[in-house]
Amino acid sequence: MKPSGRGPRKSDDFGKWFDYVLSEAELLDVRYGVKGFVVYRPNAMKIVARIYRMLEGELERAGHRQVLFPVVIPLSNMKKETEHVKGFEDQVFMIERAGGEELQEKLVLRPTSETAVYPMVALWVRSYGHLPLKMYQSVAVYRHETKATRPLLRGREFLWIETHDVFPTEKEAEEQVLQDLDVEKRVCQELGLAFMVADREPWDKFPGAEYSYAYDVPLPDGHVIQIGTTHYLKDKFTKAFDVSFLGRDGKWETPVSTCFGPGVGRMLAAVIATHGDDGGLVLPFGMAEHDVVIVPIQQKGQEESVKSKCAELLDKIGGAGYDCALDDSDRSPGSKFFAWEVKGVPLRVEVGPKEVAERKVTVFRRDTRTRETMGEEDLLARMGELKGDMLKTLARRSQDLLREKQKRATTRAEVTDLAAGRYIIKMGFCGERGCADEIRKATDGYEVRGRALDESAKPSGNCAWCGRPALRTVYVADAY
RNA sequence: GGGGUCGUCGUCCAGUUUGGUCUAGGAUACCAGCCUGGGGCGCUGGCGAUCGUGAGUUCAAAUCUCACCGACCCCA
Repeated sequence: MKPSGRGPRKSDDFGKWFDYVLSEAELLDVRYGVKGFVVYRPNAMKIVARIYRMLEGELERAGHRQVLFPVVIPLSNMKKETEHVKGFEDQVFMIERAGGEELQEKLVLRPTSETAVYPMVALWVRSYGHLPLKMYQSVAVYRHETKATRPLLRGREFLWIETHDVFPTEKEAEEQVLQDLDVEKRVCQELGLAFMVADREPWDKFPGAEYSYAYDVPLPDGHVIQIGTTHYLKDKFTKAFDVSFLGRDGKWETPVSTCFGPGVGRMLAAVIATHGDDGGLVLPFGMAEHDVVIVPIQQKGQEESVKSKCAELLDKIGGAGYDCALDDSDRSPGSKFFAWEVKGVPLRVEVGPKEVAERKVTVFRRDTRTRETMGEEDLLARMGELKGDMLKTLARRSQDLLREKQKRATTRAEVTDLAAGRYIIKMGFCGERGCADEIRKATDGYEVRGRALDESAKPSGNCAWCGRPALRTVYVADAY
């Protein structure tokens, strides 16, 4: 086996590698011509649809129901929650004209849907019997990003799910926040992705939120990518939009709410970036263009026997429930190997005269790029094992990456050293925004991502940067 | 918001400085045929660009001027 790929190497230039994979695996086309907007091709949509199904399934099981709100929000709605509108006012797309005339009521393309949802919630919720109200929608949202846009990582249109949950009590709402985290965890497990959870710093919260949890996946180049957030909104939005309900005791109360926004495009990016290698995409079963591709190795005079063996295997593997394809195009076997590998197809079955003669098959697995030969009768059983094995391998690698990338710092010098080495830093933090700003300037963009949820709430030491007593242990990383 | 760079076949790039050789060249991709076939093989032929858009200067514009559009980079 030759190590391969003639594109950029993942370890040398991650950015180039990422763009190369997006185009070579036919995931995205970036030539649409509008900054921040891309075309998702079938190979990307297969993964996107899968991620959507997994998330939707988990949310349904957790008691959510699907809704669809309009993409336009009246500007006056937006303005009802002032903190919120301030957070988004510079980055909304606005429709000011329609039908050849200036609109009386300007319409905003949703940057997120709280201000679309809550006016309706106010109509729907009248009594405690209407609560909890748990909804989600699977949609695209629009934000006019001013920072450099990158395909999948930062776009002006991006795909996500947003939940909007309303509860009678704070306790239930805060439990929901943890349940959301659980949903993200389970889906990421299926995707083989490890992530860390940060309780965002006060100045970094979702506009209007009481507190926000962010889920960050580490990438091989040392950056982190935020794949989702959950926000405890307390009564900010329910109050602003006059939502109230009659309690059992006959008194009007204001409910509290949460929202959860797993970023589907970002999760796709994380899958690509985490699992991929120099040969392109590496995907678990169920996400690539096919699960298995059969590649015939022809030799003069033996075409027929190889051909019929391939057809037989196609039937057998397809019949066992795998998405199996036979690549009988007349390209050379080598070029087929590369083409299917770059697309991340988990298994390849190679069938040549040798296999036919010995009644064996050669199976190549994408995650380790190794081959094994087995008797035909063992094929299906072995494939079943490989399916689980390969996901485990990917998950372990992601887990290892998360561990390797995290280092602890206790002094200013350690912080700058670790940042220079592209590590994710864990450190005691004083909680001052000015301190975080200094760190960003001194480290070329490292951000305090928030309190590390896997650490005890009260650290004993001092802020690694300024030496004042630390209020919490935080993650510091460079985020896409 | 401020500064800069750049727009040429699907993609990447040459040509622009010094206008005429450009009927715009190459590589790659794509299509057809042959050959091959256990890791992107080879050969032959083919398709493919109103040179971002518009206006101007000129006998003559990919090349010079202006405006616009778009993309990219840096700084706040």
